[in-house]
Formats: sequence, C-alpha cells, structure tokens
Amino acid sequence: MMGAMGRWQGGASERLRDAALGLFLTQGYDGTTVAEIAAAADLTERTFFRHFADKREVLFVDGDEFERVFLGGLPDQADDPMTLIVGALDGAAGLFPEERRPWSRARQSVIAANHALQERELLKMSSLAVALTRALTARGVDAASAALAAETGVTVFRTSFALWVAEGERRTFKEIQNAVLARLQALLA
Amino acid sequence: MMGAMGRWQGGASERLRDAALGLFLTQGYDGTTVAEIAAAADLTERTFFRHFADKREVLFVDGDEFERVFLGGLPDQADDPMTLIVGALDGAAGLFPEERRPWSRARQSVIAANHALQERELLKMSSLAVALTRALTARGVDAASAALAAETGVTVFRTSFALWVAEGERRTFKEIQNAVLARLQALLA
DNA sequence: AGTGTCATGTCAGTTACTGACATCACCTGC
DNA sequence: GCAGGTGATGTCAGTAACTGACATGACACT
Repeated sequence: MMGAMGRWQGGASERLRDAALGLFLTQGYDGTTVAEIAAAADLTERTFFRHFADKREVLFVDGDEFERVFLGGLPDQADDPMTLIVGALDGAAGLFPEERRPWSRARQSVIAANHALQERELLKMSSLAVALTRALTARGVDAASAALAAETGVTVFRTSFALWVAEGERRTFKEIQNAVLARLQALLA
Repeated sequence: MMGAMGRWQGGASERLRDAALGLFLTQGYDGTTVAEIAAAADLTERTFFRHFADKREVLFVDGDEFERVFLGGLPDQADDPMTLIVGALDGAAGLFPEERRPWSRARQSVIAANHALQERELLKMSSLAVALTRALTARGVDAASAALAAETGVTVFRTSFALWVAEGERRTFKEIQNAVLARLQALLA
C-alpha cells in the first residue's frame, strides 16, 4: 500500500515536474530553489537531482521523446535531402495538437523569461540538428548538405513553434509549418 | 607607475581571458576553478566576476564586437531579404582572417568539449539572429521573412565557421562561406 | 595636502550540484 | 512467514559558482 508519507508515493518525476512548472509560473525560475520544488513534491533536494541532471532539465525531459518522434518521421529514402527533412517535419507536427497549446504556452513563457533556460532549449535543438544530420548521412546524403538541410529543418521547426505559441495565433501547427517552409523556399528562390 | 603587486597592473580583463583560455586548454573547463583563473591573472575571484558575468562569459566577450560588425555589414537597403543577409555575411567574413584561425581552433576545441559552453555559444548565435531580424524589419522586411532570413544567415555562418576551424581545412573563411551559401540555395531550389 | 573616484580586496552568505552511506518498503526464494 | 536482496529515498558533508556589503589603496584633480 502506498502510504501518505512522501516516500514511495510513486510518480516522483511527474510530481517534481508539475511542482516545478507551477512554482516557476508564480515565482519565476530564479526565484524558485530546488529545495522548494522538492518540498512541494514531498521529496528532498537530493532526490530531485536523482531524477533530473540539473535544475533546468526538469522542463526538458520530454525532449527525448520529441527527438525520437522527429527522427522517426524521416522517410527511409528519398532523392533529395529536403524531401527527407520535410517528412520529419510532418511527423513532428503530430506532437503539437491543439490541446497541448496552452501547456506549451505556459512552458514557453517560463523559458522566454530566463536566459539559462533559453540556452538549454537551444542546446536541445542543436542536438536534434546533429541527430538529423547523422540520419541524413546514413541515408546517403553528403556531410555538408546533410548538416545544412538539418539545420534548416530545425530553423523551420523553431520558427513555426514560435508562431504557434504566439498570442492570438489560431492556425494549427501543421498549417503554420507548411507556410513557413513555403516562405523559406520563396526567400531562397 | 604600475607596480608589480597585482593590483593596478592594468589590463585585468585581458589577463583573465588569457589565463582562462590557457588553463581550459590544459586542464579542461570543468577542471578549472574561477579562483585558479583569478590567481593566474594575479587577481581575486571576486574581481573575475566584476569583469565577466559568469565563468563561461570569459570565452565570449568578443561576441559583442562580433555582433556589431555583423550588423554593420548589412546594406542600407535592398530589394530582397537574402541580399541583405549576404551583405552581412560578407562583412562578417572580415572578422576571420587566416592569422586568427589557430586561436579560433584552440577556443573552439575548448567549447566543443563542454556542454555548458556550447549552450552559451548557441545563445550568442540566437541573440545575433534576433538582432538581425530587427535590423531586417527596420529595412522594411516583413516579420516572418525577416526571422527566417536571419536564422538562415546564422545557419550559414555557423556551418561555415565549423568548416573553417576543421582539421586540415585550407580555404579562406570567405571561400567557404560562399560555397555553403551556394549549396544551400541548391538544396532549396 | 586634501578629496573624490574607481578598481580591487575581503568576507560572509546562498544555492546548485555531488559522493558516501544509511534507511526502508517491497519482492523473492525458501 | 521470514531472511535477504533490490531500488528508491533520506541524511549529511563538501565543493564551487555567484552575490552583496564594506574596506582599502592608487590615481587624478585641485
């Protein structure tokens, strides 16, 4: 039986994540200590650091699944690199359904308010670009084109995501992403 | 007269920067404490933090001048956004003459070995993209195209820089950048 | 000489993060 | 049932990044 004592309540990671986002929203990231988050989740600071590599990471654990889905959307093969990238972008769009938009907005508002969190987000994007580059070269794309196509794909994704969570935006993620891609092709035509 | 006592030797920032890069190269970033850097520069830890906002920043102070030059290369006006971006890229190429390549390689080897430093570098690039976006909109480019063109420009720069500091690379920065840009245009044609 | 200014030194404190070891619920074999 | 193993958690001590408050000392100006 699960007691009410804090230890062994189960779902420690989720409790920590929820407590953290809640506190960040009300007190700000810098104004919240890890000890506070842990206490709010009925755990200790040490346990927090067993679940997350550092304080920032509590907002980025979903990143692993994100990268997996993104890569999973890559077609097995295609004639040109950008066709591969567009396939991955289409797959990623599935990760951002309408019902997730409010949560994404909340999370993004916290990140936008803090440099350290922006850095972490950029690192995740960069790591995604690296993984994409590897996947492209594995499909026969030369290294330079692969890196460029991957970076460009990430740029399209980031730009689209920023628009999607922007105040007042109504279009779906997929619609936005298609529009962004079309505009980029027009720019470089 | 400048005594030899450590205080008031002048050039504190530069001494700290040199000491830091030297120690990072031999002991690694994590293996070097701020106290060590300060001692090597004949200063105290507290003084280090008066010159640099944090430990990472000691490797990134040039970033401000970099951003300034990059923006300074922007033509006053042009018909399409990418022409503006290409102008800025040409200006930036002047910041990386051959004699700077060894130093850039050393610095980059330190950054490549450490996640925290990569994060900071990505933040600088992101901040450059934001500044570029602003400059483009100020020249009449619509917001979405400006953001996309700016991000793309930064991608071209980053890709080019990575090639330039790569082992065995002989081409000049400008040559590499032109090649990267041409390849990107081919990709999206 | 007197005075102000500015970079630096000194010191105490907070917080992120880590290693070592103890504890306690649960499960497993018997 | 009960002895022992396992894994998540707690406890504690320590390091290092970073900050605020205040002292100090060289220099410039008068």
